[in-house]
Amino acid sequence: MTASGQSEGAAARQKAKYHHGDLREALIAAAYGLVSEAGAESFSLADACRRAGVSTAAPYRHFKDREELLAEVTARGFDALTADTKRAVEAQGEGSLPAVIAMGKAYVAFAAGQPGLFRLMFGQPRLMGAFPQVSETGGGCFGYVIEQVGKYCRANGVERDANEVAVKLWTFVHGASSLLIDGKYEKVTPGLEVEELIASATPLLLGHKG
Amino acid sequence: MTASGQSEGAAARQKAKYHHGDLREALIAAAYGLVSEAGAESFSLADACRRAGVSTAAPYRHFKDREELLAEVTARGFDALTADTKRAVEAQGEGSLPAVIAMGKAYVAFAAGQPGLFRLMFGQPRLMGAFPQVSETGGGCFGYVIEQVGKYCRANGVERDANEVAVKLWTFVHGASSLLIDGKYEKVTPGLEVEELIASATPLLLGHKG
DNA sequence: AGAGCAAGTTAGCGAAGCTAACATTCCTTC
DNA sequence: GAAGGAATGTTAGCTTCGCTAACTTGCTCT
Repeated sequence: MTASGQSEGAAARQKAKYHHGDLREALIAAAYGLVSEAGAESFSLADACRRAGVSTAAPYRHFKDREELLAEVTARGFDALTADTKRAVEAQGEGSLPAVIAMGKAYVAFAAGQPGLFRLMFGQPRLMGAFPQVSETGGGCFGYVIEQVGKYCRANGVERDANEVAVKLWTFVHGASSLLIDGKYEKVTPGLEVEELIASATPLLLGHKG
Repeated sequence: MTASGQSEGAAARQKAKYHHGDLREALIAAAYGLVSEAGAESFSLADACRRAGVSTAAPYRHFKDREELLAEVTARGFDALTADTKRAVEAQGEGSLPAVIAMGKAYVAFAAGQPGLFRLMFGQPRLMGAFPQVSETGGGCFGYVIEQVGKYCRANGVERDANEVAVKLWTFVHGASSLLIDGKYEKVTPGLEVEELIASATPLLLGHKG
């Protein structure tokens, strides 16, 4: 029936078995890759099945429907974004201005690197509302941003409400990410360097002198 | 060449007829409504056909495919956004700070009022690249924003490069719109008033003192 | 009036999401 | 260690959708 590619040497030990082993994770990985590459619009469950080497009915043993799989991908995306952001902050030292700027740049870099995934993570309010893992991981991501801005404010005597400042920064960085990956900047300001945009806007939004 | 250049004779006869009269416009209107109501994700050409009272093959006399119809909807969306923005500016008087703030509020209000349409207009870079009417109307919209910020800067002695300032404001306002309609603010800052956010961030980005 | 074209129609293909019914393997329990 | 149920695959098939082909209708223009 299934032509098992047993000529793979060591990997051949992974015999072509009826049961996949961990199809759930394999499907999430396949979907994550497909969404990152081509976006959620054109993503099809059938594609993910082909990539995982199973029939198109198999996913329904692990996910209620297409949306539930995408919700899991979304949650993983938020985890990845949070991890990127943390790495950027820690490389600069918590509570410093460079850390805040690096955080913004990491956010933009994530969006630019995987625009399809980024659009899935935002742009799908239904997922947020319906799946707890999405709202949890998403909330964790924004929560981290707010926490870091709070640290900066306290450490540097910024008198504004830290929460308010954080929301402003997040808003700006998110806008930059969206406009960048949607190609809107290109039309209007062809030579724009987004990293520089972040670096120059951050102090303004922190309330420093222009 | 616009198709509406013909005389009113044919369209005036509203009898139950084989030929629709102006199916192209009817389909655009139906699609505009459906996208505004439910988003482009769940939009189907078949739905638009039902709403227009016509078979599912009929659209192909007027549009190459589903995307071409959505591109037209996108262009209309940009026209509407530009119109809203202009109205807001003119109500406050060009070149004033209230005008700049009103412009931002109008942008956010447009997004909040028709989130599905807003997401279609942004979030679909393919449409921008492939259809001239999209990149024209889109460019016109952003161009207007930049022009208005330029007027403010010149009128009020803001020394920064007006283009740079405009991009910052646009970025912020766009980010606020996106996060708002995607429900992200709700999770993190439940009591947030977006209008106030715009009003307080605008002076900062214009380089005024915090 | 009749030719020709514009703009509708029905029919049907292939792909997708999803469900139902069947098949195989895993795992517990005697 | 075999029996059998639970888990997890499969195939078959339904419906919807995007799109095309081939046909039909009726408007327009000499």
